[in-house]
Amino acid sequence: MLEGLKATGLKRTAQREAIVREIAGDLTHPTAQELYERLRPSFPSMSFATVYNTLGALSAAGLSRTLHLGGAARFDPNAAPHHHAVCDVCGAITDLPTASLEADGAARRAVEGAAPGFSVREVEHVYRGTCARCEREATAG
Amino acid sequence: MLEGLKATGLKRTAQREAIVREIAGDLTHPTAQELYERLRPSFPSMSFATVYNTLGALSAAGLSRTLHLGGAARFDPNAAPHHHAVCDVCGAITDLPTASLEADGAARRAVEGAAPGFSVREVEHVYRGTCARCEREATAG
DNA sequence: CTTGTAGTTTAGAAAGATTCTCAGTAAGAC
DNA sequence: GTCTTACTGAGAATCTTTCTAAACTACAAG
Repeated sequence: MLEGLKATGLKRTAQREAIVREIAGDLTHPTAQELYERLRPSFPSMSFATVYNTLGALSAAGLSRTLHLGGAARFDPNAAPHHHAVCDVCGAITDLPTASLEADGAARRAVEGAAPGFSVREVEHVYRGTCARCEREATAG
Repeated sequence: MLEGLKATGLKRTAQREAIVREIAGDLTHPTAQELYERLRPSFPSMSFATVYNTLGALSAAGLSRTLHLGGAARFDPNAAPHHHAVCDVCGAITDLPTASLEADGAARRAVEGAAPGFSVREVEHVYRGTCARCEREATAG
């Protein structure tokens, strides 16, 4: 991820290294607030703006993604195409592999039918519902 | 939509009638701000909280939907399952029919594979890219 | 190594979106 | 018509995100 930053002409700073280290491999899709608080102990002088700037730069460079699921934005270090399941109860966000090729083809045909000439850059699927654990607790309790 | 409100035990007020009249059939997916400004001339005393309350009540009753696409929330009077194409350039949001049954089945299998036991309540697809008009202008200009 | 420059960081202000509080008001039931 | 309960209005409060201006520093060039 850091190498990618360099490749796009961005400077490698200590703050960026810390942010990248913090989100790389993090599957919890943290908010800017959460990252800021995690980084504060080792980087007490870091500004909120730096967190946003860095995450914005990473997204713009295609090295991470920004998710808008309601409430605060969430950051996803996985730049490869994939989708998300969001639990209504506990808020957990689970990564999903992309749908099959057939599904993708069907989706693109749907776009072409309703919005002719629309050029798709990114496809984002969100499945909202109840995760297995919350479902079990709701049934039990 | 108003009848639906009644059916869920919510009161029918003049403000709600005005808001429902304003969004029903509106395909532009307005923000709370936009609705508030449209309603102000005929309803100068209406509060912002009332706009949010009403839209929240409509969503909770399943009579409309709230979209989180980045920036302010947008409101969609179409409660039937459908998806959205968002233009990166002009921001226009186009409704899309739901994908085919096969695509839907493939998507659900993908959820079951990666998040076993997750119970899907709502599926939301967002296609980001460039709409036909902006694509044309980018090529020409 | 020294220097120049352009991109970064910081702190705080500012802007924007949404929710909350609470007193006053009105819908709908009886 | 009265009563209860839910709704509305106004503004404050909260939360998220962006902006500003000055100080700083990574990196390339000399």
